[in-house]
Amino acid sequence: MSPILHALEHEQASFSQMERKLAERILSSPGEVVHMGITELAEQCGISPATITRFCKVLHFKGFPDFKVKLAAELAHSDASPQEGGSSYQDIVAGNPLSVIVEAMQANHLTSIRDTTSLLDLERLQSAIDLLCNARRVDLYGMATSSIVAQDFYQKLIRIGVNCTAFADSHMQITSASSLSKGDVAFAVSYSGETPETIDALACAGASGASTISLTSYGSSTLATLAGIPLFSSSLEQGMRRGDMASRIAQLHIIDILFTGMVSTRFGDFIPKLEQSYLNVQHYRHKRGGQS
Amino acid sequence: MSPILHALEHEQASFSQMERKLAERILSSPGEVVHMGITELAEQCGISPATITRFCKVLHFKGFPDFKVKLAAELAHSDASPQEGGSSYQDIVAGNPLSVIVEAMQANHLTSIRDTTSLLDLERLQSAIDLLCNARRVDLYGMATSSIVAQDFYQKLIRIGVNCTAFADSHMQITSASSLSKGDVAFAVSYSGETPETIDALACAGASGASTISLTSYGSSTLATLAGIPLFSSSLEQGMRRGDMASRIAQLHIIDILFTGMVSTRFGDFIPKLEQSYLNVQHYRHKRGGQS
DNA sequence: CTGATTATGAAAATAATTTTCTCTAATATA
DNA sequence: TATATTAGAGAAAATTATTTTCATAATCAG
Repeated sequence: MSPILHALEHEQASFSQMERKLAERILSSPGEVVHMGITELAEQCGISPATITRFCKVLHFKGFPDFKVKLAAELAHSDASPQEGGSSYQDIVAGNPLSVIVEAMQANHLTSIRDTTSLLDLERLQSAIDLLCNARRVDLYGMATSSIVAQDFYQKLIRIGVNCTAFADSHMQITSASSLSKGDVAFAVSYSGETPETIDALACAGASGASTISLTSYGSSTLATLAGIPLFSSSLEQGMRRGDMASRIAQLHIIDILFTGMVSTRFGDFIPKLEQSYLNVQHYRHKRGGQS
Repeated sequence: MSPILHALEHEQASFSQMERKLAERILSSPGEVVHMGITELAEQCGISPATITRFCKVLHFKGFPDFKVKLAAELAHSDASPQEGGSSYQDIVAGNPLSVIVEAMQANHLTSIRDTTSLLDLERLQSAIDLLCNARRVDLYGMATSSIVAQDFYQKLIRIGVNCTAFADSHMQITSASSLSKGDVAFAVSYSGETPETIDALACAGASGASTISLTSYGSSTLATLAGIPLFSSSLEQGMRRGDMASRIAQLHIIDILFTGMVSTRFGDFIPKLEQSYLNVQHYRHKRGGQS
């Protein structure tokens, strides 16, 4: 914890009553205090602005604004590395003030990315990259939330000229899976690893001779068991209420790594295509006269 | 480097002469500026305080003090993460070993989420949440990469019974935008803030009487200027080669905060719907006999 | 060259902060 | 017990900082 907050907490003994009220308010959500005026803060604590100024001076700041700036800096430091408690997924409940939600969300997402990274098996990842780089055709499967992840990958892959498709329609998934063969890759995304439609599609693709990759939350699941190369994101959320928010971020994180790995592996082939696709979009835009 | 400093450096083209003097002074030693008053800074730059206030507004801060607090937070970030791969955003080049890519990607995504969080303006965010909670209808606009973000929000909103649509087709966007009216909300996502189709759609929605919200990378952009409530993600990537990876993560981070904020605001209404949607999907699955 | 637009600073208005002064209540002392 | 003393608090005045308004100068398009 930052020195300022630490001091507020541990030097309460030397504070007066009003000062204690103030210290508690600041500790309860320092992130808000940083954006408040002295009057607003005074009202919330039921004390006078004068007391706040005096308190800041006692703490050796030049005044209240100086205190705010220093506190802001320290807050940024402290949440830059929430080492306390390692994986700390916060639950979000009714009527939480926005500042709490923001902090919790940040903590969840940061933890999720860190955990996912530490779960990675580089060799396996490399095999997946190699398969994808050399695939004749790539099929991406995913339902609901996971279809977002699949589509994201799709958008990246087509930019580097990989022949691929992303289906959200389960019939289309099966149809496409049946037509795959050796040298093709099927890539299935599912948070739980138990989505029946996605399982079916990957099973079908495997039966047709394609290589199979899964991306699920960590743990044993039908989909991961089925896949030739199972990849995992971190899994600590409870699912339902949270809408799988952190897991989706973590899965996209893996997609980014896969994609970047592919580009890095075949730099010469892929980068020109990537640039060309960018330039073409720009060019098209310049040509546009007005609306439409 | 922090998004704010980055913007100051790279958007010099759009600044006026006086603004440029100011930007240079800030860049030359941001750590000092953070502890100055507006008058002092004005003198040092040889410009008037009024110009500084105006400049802060252009950059979407509430005023000079707000700018100082946000800048202080970001400065703290930048020298807070020395271990995680040096200066924040890493470029990814040919033939990097996978381990380097993984580390760089993690550093990028972590930095992106942190920076985005520290740029947030809670009041503005709350206004956006209030608008969305009470909207009669919500339109989501976004092209290409940004359509992923829009669709993600769409999937969340329909789960809590919000009447909304996400269009990727630009004609449909305009068509829908024209039919909006007071009490409706248009929400536009664009990494650059300069996507013509998205700008047109939001402008049209605004003209029709709808409230408008934008989600772009930090910096002044047409879309952000146009929007009633501009929201920002951190922006440090160079775009083209990287495929806007970190920015997309940051934007989803904001979507998660918005959504969670909505649920928290109207817990009683929304949670039952969220649970019902989950249970219905489960129920449907149990009924399934075999495959597709 | 003219009119319109934009950029800028001076100064007025407003808001925020700090200081001063006063009052209160607690403690010590006769 | 009564009174002096003092630290803590707030009200209000003073100061300072910021923002807005308005007038002017510079720039640009026609």
